[in-house]
Amino acid sequence: MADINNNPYLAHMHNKSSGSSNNIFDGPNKAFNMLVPGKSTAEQQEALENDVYNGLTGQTYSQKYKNILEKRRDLPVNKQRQKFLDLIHANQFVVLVGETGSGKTTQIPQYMVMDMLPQVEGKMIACTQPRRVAAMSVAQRVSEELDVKLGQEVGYSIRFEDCTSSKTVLKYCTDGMLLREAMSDNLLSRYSAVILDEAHERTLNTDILMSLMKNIAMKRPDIKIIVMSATLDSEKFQKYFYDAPLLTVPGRTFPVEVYYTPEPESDYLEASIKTALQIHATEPAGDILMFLTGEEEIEEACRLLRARGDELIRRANSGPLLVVPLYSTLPPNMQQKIFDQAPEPRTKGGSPGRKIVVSTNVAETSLTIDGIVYVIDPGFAKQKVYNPRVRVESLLVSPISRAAAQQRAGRAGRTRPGKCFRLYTEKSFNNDLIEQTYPEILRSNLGSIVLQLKKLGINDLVHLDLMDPCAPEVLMRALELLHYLGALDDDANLTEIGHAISEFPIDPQLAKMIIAAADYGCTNEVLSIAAMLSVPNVFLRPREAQRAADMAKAEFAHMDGDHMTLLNVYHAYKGATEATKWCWDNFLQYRSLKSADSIREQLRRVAVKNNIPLLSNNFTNPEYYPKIRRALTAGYFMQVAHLERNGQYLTVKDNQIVLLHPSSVLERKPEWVVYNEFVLTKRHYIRTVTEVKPEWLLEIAPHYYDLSAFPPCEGKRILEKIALKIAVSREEQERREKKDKKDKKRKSEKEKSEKEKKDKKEKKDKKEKKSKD
DNA sequence: GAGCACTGC
Repeated sequence: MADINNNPYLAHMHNKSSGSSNNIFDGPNKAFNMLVPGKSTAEQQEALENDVYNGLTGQTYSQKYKNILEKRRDLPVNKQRQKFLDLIHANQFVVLVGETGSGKTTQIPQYMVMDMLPQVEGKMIACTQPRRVAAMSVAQRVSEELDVKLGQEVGYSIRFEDCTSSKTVLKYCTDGMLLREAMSDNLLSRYSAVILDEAHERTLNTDILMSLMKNIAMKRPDIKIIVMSATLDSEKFQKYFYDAPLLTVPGRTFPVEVYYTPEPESDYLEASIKTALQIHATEPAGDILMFLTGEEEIEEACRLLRARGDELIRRANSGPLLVVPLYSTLPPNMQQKIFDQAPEPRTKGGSPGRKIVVSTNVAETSLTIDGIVYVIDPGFAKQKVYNPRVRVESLLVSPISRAAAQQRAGRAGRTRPGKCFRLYTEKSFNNDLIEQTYPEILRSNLGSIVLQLKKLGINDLVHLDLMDPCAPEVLMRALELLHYLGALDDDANLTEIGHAISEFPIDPQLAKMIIAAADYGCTNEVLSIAAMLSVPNVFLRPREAQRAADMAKAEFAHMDGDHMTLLNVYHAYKGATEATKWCWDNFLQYRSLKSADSIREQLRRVAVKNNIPLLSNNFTNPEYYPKIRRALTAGYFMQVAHLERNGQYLTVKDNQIVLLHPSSVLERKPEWVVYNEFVLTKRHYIRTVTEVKPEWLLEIAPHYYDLSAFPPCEGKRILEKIALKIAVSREEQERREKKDKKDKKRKSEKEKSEKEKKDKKEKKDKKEKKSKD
């Protein structure tokens, strides 16, 4: 008997009966009929692409499609299509390494669509990206390659925007988005294959997804998983995925010559500037990209480069310079300047002009600048580090890894052969730099992630199968936090509140604050505050107008503290008619406020979905602000500082000496404050601070403020006094209540007996009257 | 009296 599963020519017989609304076999396309899900060959796939009709839509292919197809056939990855298909047919996991220009991100997902025919079963192929822009732009590109409308057969899904439809068979999404989806669909049952792209970046979400995919694969033998990476660190990935086979695809870049300094540089900023000017004076035309660590450093370097560039023009008749800064908080119109052309020579046939882009790490992965030929790499970057002992994430300038250095160098070879100048010795590169940047999961606070894992049904966190297991202390800290917030019970199981908190795409403390706000009737206001705390700083303070900026901010200041000040700003922003101009006039970051507004909308929807009522107290109610501050306390009772008699703030329980951040509107130094952020620089600051009442702490978080487990300090003694007072007054109240009850009882008894007497008397009177009659 | 690498739900 013929096995129809193995006969590609009979495939339509069993597929026809699937009854799917996306049945591709009904169209005029015949080539699709040759395919059996999971058994296609490169030849069959190419025949499909060469057909007159589009197998996905039934329409005839456009001329544009045919032009693009020609280019697609030239991509390095296309030469390995059969090899790829053989591997994925024989394995559940495949690791694919492909350098820039290999075509893996656009082609592999298409090969998977043609191979697995997910539409037959109403399923999809997902391809994840660490960044939103990438997901959007790749989906756009692939929709053109497949000659379909973006959002139909090919779509993308990112926060705030779901550009997919019921027809979608190929979906590009951010890794965070797929993780969220897994929270409600633990087996990712809507997908027949998942492709994890840019896995080498090892973002927090990619790491969790990789672990999750291993878990899902065990329960779903039908799902295929492809892990794509740009580095040669492939063995680690292979080993992690049960010795998965490896496919290597060459890239298309130009060679980059690397130069080292003979001696270590003591001042990398000065060395960078000197190197840039030397390139300008001696090397042929071509733009320069310089990597520095932060905004201030970049602006300083730009000033110096411009000044010395002018001097060079005067003294040595060199070409004109265009110096452009680049960092993420730079306004978009300023960021656009990196795409400007290098200036023309000042005189015809004179020395050529040159563009110098001075950038942070954004230019390492997120942004690509064409025309860069020279890269200057001092070897440093600001990197996030997490200290679980003090529960603080902070940014530290630290040496980059060898992989990052290679990535930086590669930026010089995108359009033609280039040069990279490393401002450290070759010996230092080989001996001092670490191989790979530590994955984010080892450098982060895991509060939110642990909660998500619980929601994903992963309970045994200690034995969680991560590519790089995180430190037990970090896990402990996360569990502790979630337990105090009431998200986990004593057995570390998700509570009802925990379920609700996990639905919010924000820090657990913020989510708890929103949920608690319902008890105080102020969810509307707290939603706004939570949104404002989830965006980059809204207050601008340009160097040339600091005084004016401070005055503008003072207009919004609220005496209770910075959280209420943020609420004032948000309300004023919503009331402003010309938002962009209004922001500019008030020294506010329009981008941040706009983003706060969309986040608020998202949070509001999650609140509604979780039956959290949207409430506001009457503004004239004297408790309007105190109630909001109580809700704040319900989320942030673990971040409280007390002003000691010596004028210093001490964080509660940790006993760290901290200072109010100079940006705070609270100049009067209230005795008890909650803070949003612990900033670790030369000194320890607490930023975004609001006054609270000590009795609220005892009332709202008695489990955390269990004074018997407190380290001794002034704050403890004061809390003890208050606790005593509360206990005494509670006792008094109880006594009073008891007395009242007794009195009432006595009174009612008295009334009862009097009434009885009266009744008796009346009866008697009636009787007497009757007898008289 | 100071700072803000970069993503992401």
